[in-house]
Amino acid sequence: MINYTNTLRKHKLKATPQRIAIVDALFLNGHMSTEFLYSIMLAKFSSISLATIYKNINLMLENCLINEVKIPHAKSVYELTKSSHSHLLCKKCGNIEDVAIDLEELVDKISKITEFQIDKTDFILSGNCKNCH
Amino acid sequence: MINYTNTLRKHKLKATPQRIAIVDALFLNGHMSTEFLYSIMLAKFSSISLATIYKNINLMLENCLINEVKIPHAKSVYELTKSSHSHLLCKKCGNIEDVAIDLEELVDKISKITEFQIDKTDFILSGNCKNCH
DNA sequence: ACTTAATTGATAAAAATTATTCTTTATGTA
DNA sequence: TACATAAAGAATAATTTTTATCAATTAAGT
Repeated sequence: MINYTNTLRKHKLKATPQRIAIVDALFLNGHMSTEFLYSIMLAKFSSISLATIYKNINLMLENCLINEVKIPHAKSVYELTKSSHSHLLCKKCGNIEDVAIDLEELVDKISKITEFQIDKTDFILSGNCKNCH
Repeated sequence: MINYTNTLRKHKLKATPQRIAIVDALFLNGHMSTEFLYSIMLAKFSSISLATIYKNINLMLENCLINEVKIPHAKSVYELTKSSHSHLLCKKCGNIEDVAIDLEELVDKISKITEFQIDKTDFILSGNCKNCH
């Protein structure tokens, strides 16, 4: 198992067992809603409080350890912060996949046209995955 | 003023004064949160209920008269449904602009690579607008 | 003008999120 | 290794957001 203690400390977060388990769950599952994360955590810490989940999600967001992905017509999910990527959403089975799309050229062009200094993109492509055609 | 009565009826919605005002407000303002829409509506209908706002937003979403835009680190906003477009978000002043970006070629490519049948995109580009550099 | 189903406002209820308080614990230092 | 302390945890209350209920009103078709 990866050393999440150091991961947490790098992000100025005390390495508690609950937090280590949250990071582990996110690593294993990729994308999770608060609801689902809570159910996962309950299996490991039978008396964990839902407030602990919310507090930690917010702290980890503030410290850029995780990232929120706002899903159309559904609840947000959270993922460990990684290099910039887009998301594929299957509208049938709900599965979410990361996909590397190079948007640099496109963004540069839009930046010039619109006079916006763009430093971040959120790109979600929705449809049906290969299992749900 | 545009004939919102017919617009509403086309979407199978009874044309009440409240609904006509909602559509008008969205047309005039472009993008609005429920909160802001409620404040606008209160000015015209001093006794309008917040439940009426929520119910109508949900109905209009179901009937595809309006569209939800999920803004990173902020509340969702709603806009009248129009042809596919992306959004520019200024992180400083909060302004949201529509921008027409042709994503067809890119989406086709991703579709082939990933074996996803993609039929919709949500693309938000965040940064600083020209007034906020 | 009349009938009827849908909408509204008022309000209660439910769901989601945040705040509070007291106890426990991670971590830096002696 | 033990100690001090600031931070985090659980429990729970409070707040915020959204949805449901219901009686009164109204849009729209006949």
